[in-house]
Amino acid sequence: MAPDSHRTILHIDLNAFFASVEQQANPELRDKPIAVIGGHGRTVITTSSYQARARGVKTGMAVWEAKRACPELIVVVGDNRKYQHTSSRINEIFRDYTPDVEAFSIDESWLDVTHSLSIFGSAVTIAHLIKARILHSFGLRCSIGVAPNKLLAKLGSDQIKPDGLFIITPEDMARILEPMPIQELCGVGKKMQRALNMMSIYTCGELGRCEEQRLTHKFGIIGRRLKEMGQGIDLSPVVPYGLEEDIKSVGHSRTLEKDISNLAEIKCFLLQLSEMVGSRARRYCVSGKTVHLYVRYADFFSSWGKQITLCNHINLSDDIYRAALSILNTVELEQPVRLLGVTLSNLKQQDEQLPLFVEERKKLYAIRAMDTVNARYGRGVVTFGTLVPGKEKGGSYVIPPSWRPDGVKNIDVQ
DNA sequence: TCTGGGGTCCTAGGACCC
DNA sequence: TCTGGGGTCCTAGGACCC
Repeated sequence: MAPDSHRTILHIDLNAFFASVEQQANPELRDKPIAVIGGHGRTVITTSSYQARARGVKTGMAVWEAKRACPELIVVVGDNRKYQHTSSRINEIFRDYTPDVEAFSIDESWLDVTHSLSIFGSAVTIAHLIKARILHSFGLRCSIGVAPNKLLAKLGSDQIKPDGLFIITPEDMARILEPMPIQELCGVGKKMQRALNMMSIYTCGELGRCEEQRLTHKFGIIGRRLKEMGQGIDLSPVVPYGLEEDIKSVGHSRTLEKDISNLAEIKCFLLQLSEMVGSRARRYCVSGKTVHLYVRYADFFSSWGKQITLCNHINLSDDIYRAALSILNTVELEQPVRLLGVTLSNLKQQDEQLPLFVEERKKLYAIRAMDTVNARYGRGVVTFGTLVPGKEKGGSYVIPPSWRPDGVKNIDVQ
């Protein structure tokens, strides 16, 4: 890995992405306070326009809460396929400037432009070209950070929003970091901030000067990394498409429209979640040995999770369902259930070997046919008899963190 | 009038084997 | 008969990111 001073990294953050896409798609929404929400009954604000943010609307708020803060708020149910499509096309623009593009999420990417500087002149030129093209083609604005590594590039793109450009050179790195609050660092959350503040560490300058031993004593192996972050050191490479590490788990959870205590209904949702997990695992060509069940109760605060590790790897929906059910059967539910989650982990790439027995083979062929039909006509067109029609609401195409603008991980878009 | 959903990584303790 | 240590796997829970 080249030393930091030899790399030039861009971090590009599409401002208020989902809300901005909606405002572009519908001119009536432009310059107005709008919020994008999920399609389910108990949803929260996913993203809001800057006009809404100025009125106190924040991501994660309940809809009623946001409307209390901003009565004129226009609420739009999100269309994730639209956002994924837009993001894919924007990432194509990025790749006109370097092949080394890493999508951090649907609206954030890193670009290593080290080897493109001789072609385009400078990182600032590239940043301006990208901004102009995204605005021209999509009407969207973005904030860009330019720095010697990913950590500082992301820090930079957060400094000026919307439509910002912030440059951190190796020379002025120390000056910028000295007064920078530690919570600006990607990786320092609320708890970590509080713990560091308790140690009288408030700024990156103070964090970088702190003795490593003090940090490792308090935070374990993260301690060393924290000191480096305070010093602005980050040697992690930009990992382009196709070279990412294999995914480690596949899961779905769902807050139910109403709290339920009826066991038959709970099992029905469990089967539905198992089918969602199974079909995605099969699309990824992975199978897993460990099934995890998560339950949140009606009071919101109490919850539990239990896992079971099997003798063999599975990815058929009813195998996942049976494992999840075996966990549920060991528990006496204390309250009505608010949320159910099923996750498959301990993954490996799937064998292509066909089962030995005819019945098993027939089952596999049936599952594959079902996956094919669902892939063509939309999830849930063909499903298990116990999944009552109408239970599965449309419009919820998930965007997992492993989402990529192209390639096998670009899932749930048919 | 309530508070989403998708992940990753780390830690700690227990079981088990050599 | 008692004692110790290292390694691996599993489970549960928490912090963090978008």
